[in-house]
Amino acid sequence: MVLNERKKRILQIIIEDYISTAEPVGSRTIARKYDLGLSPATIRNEMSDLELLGFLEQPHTSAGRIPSARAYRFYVDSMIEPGTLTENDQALIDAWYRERIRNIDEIFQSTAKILSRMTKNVSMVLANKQGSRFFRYLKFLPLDGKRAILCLVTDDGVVDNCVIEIPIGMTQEELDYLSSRITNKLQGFNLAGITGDMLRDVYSDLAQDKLLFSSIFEALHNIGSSNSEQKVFLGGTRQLLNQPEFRNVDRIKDLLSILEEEKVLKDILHAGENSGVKITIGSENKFTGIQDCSMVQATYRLNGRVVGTMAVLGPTRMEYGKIISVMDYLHQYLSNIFEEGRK
Amino acid sequence: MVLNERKKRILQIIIEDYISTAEPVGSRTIARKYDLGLSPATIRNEMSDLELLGFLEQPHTSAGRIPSARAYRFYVDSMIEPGTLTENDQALIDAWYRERIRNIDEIFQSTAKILSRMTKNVSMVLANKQGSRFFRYLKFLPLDGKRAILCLVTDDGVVDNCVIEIPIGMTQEELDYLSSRITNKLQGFNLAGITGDMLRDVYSDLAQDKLLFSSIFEALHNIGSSNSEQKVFLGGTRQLLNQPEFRNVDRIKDLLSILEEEKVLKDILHAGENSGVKITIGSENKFTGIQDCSMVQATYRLNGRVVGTMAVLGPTRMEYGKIISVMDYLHQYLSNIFEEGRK
DNA sequence: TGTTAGCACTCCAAGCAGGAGAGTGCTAAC
DNA sequence: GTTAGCACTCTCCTGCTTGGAGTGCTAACA
Repeated sequence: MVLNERKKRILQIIIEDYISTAEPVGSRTIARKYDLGLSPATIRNEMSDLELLGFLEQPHTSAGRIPSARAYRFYVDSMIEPGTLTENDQALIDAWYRERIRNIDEIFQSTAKILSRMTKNVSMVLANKQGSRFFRYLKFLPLDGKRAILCLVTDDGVVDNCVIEIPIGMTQEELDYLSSRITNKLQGFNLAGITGDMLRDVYSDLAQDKLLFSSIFEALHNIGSSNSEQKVFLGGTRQLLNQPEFRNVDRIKDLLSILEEEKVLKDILHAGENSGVKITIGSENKFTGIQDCSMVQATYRLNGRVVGTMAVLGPTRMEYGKIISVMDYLHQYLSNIFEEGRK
Repeated sequence: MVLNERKKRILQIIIEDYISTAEPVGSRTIARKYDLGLSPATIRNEMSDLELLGFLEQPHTSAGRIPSARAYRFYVDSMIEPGTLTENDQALIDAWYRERIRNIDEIFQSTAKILSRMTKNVSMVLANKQGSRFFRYLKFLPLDGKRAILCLVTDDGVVDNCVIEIPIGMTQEELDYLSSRITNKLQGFNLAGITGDMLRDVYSDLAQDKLLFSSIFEALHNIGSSNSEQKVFLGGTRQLLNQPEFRNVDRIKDLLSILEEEKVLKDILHAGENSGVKITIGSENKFTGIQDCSMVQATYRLNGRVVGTMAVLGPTRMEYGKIISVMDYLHQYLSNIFEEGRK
């Protein structure tokens, strides 16, 4: 069961060659391309052993061999070195983010995009914003006689705004008074947990003004719910087109139809949320429809709480090493951003 | 050149049959499927005439015939009746928008999505926001010792915000003073046209404080440019997968690579901006890469100014009638939204 | 004169055979 | 333990054949 060094080396060559070419690898090819000092025949013997051990598979007798799920597992567990991103790649990521992060959704969306771009596979980012935002203060900015702008700042320093209707003739002073009352009352509360009763308690005038009350409540509710929900961001679905595994349109459609269902994606991502970096290879995956794919997933946390999960999904023949290092780097990057947001 | 009724009828049948089946239509099929009271031989004669006139083409001798670009043009110009959307479809669109319009970008994005969904083709929406926004006022909201939130309100009632760095120890009073000075100076100006010099003129203290000055200027510049730009929203690129014309992955890739280039899309959309509804069939289109496609495009205006353009792109074999009625309906819907936003 | 039946013709698609190429497994020799 | 040699297998490509679908033409019919 334990592989000697030569077998390991050959297995690694087969895996890496197959990852880059997507063609079954034959003994002759190995002898020619890699200087092992071994004849094809010897390599053949070793390959035969590796097949018996379950590391290699033959699509048909006279094709070369391809790595089995088990081989990838072995490769991932004990053959890839940590690896860091090239400076070039790092610079690319840095620049990418620098241009794009204006609000929290953009951070996730950008992460999904750059992740897929760098790994040449489909990426998914689950933003787990539930319960993450606490009321800090709100202000009303003037707009016109009938409407005002409600600006809500949460403790993570993110600002939301929403146009609300106000009673005609309401003055800015009244609005300012109202905002400080509301702020006093709601400060520190989780946005998602703000109820109509809490708002009604602010002061009796507000509760009686149906229009104002409901437009404020609705605004808070909208802001709260739009941000407290979990959201999945998909990136690079068109990368599928470049993978030989997806030469045929029907396979692409099958996979896309799964990716379209947000609920399924959430389930998939939640399943791997507990471990730090999780690699699922082929049928190790329990979800139907992606069992011939592999997935590399990383969860990021802030103060122990799960903030989000990112994953790369693609054919089992994927560049695990590269993907892991890209994710590592993104992980750091995001942590920094969130830490700063917190301050 | 003028077609008699029978020829017209046969041409229409061929076009509509081909649109729905994507298979060349033969004389026998027509005789069997549609009750014309004519034998295949007669129909054949008519088809032969239609081919001579340039309305039909044969992929090869023993296939049926398919409509030429000219046939589609004729069909579009004189055979499709205006047509209204089914109530079902209308309700679908209404519900779709009701759930989704929270900010201006979402309106465009949602339009692209529903448009592609209902027409089963790729959609493009060009949001032409250039020059549309004028400075109304700005406010600074407190955040922490080193940072504040810049809230900018434009005359269309849209609020943007941005976190800026401020000198340590700057008080809210100072910020308020600053904001009113800036507002006085910049009110009414087009966001895109605000220069560093204008801001420097506000008052000398500001010009001297490099940090504050540059962070405010950068914020204004970001907000201005991010919104004054024209933006293209794409919808339903994956609809391509369902079109038999795109069975082969390489064709999809070719088209997608064009759709990825925002500049090209803008050119394409601008080209049809002047007419109300424009239909471009096959090689009528001047842009390389989409010359075997058709495009239906509609431009929407507000007070004479072009606000945006939407288009559906797909194989020449598309349901022109349906597409036009969907667009009509969306057009009305958007007009209403924008009119209201204006008020 | 318009319509239709009949028939030869064309072309594609599918199925099959044969050869080339790639790769394997086995055996015997080093 | 390693390697050369060789027979074997399987896919892929090519060329060939055949059946089906559709056409165009001609002659007969109303």
